[in-house]
Amino acid sequence: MRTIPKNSDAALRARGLRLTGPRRVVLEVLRGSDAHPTAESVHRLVRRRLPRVSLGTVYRNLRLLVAEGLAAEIPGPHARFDANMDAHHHFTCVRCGRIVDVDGPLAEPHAEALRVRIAARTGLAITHHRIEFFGRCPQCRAPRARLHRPRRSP
Amino acid sequence: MRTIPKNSDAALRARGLRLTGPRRVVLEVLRGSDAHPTAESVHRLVRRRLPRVSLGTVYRNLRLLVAEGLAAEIPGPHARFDANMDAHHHFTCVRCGRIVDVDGPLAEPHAEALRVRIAARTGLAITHHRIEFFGRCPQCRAPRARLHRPRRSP
DNA sequence: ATAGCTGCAAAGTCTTTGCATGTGT
DNA sequence: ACACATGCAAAGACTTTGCAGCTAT
Repeated sequence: MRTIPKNSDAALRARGLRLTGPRRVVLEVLRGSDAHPTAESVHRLVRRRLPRVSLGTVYRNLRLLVAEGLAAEIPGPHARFDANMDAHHHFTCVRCGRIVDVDGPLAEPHAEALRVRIAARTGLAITHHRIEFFGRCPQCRAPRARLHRPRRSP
Repeated sequence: MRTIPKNSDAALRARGLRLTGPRRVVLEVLRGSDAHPTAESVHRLVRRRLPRVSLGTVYRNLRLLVAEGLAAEIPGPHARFDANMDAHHHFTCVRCGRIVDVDGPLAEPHAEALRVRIAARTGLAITHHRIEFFGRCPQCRAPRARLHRPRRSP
């Protein structure tokens, strides 16, 4: 679950960004979701509040937020976006496609040891890493899992 | 580095796939490279041997090889392909974009412990995971690194 | 002979961009 | 005011697909 949406206005202003309606709502929508939405999904949600916002503008703002360090992009065939900037990893359900967060601190001890070991053995200068876990989410493991419809865009 | 290209014909025949020129060469090219080439890159290499092969055919065969378990796809904005089916991870140089293999066994002990821990704490049923390391490759860390031209498609 | 492949080109999907208009500061 | 943002639609980049002809078995 996600905490109370912070004041996005301040976050934007603090970076000298203009505070336009579409931009503020894009950030608020992203902050209000922990479903790692696609651009299209963000667009849908933004439009509930500002019906005239275009998909192009959503893309422009998402990219801008990523560039400013206010959001992260989860790479893939369809990019997904994430306003959770705390160190964390992702678990993807191979059945329904849902992505859930895995706390960074939970993984950190092992990940750190792993990094050190790889660096020592290979000579590569590792600055960071990304870990993705795959499997089935609790809902899809449940007995009545057939009722849980697969989906692509949260 | 990669070992001697195995007999691709056998691998294909064993699955009941037809052994066409383009298909065989696509697999051989992939097996002969450890540079995680893009589809376009594979196409370029295939054309050195069979100049009339189309990009569409390369895509079709790459997808088929992936579906048959003879190759893996590295997800991203531009898909990359890999005929190395041994368990392993990838290190991506953030400067030149090169992707180098990190032996699976090297990481396995830590990765396994990590998986167990996450599974225990979250209740997620983890079947597999992917770890990507980022940093600078030896060439890009070298003093004359400016000479190492960034590139996207190996 | 015939199911499966291929080349070609057209169509799809997701994302970016040019431009005239609108809008925060 | 005026630099920056937006809406719209067109263009881009990558990938898939329809179809008629070709080919491995």
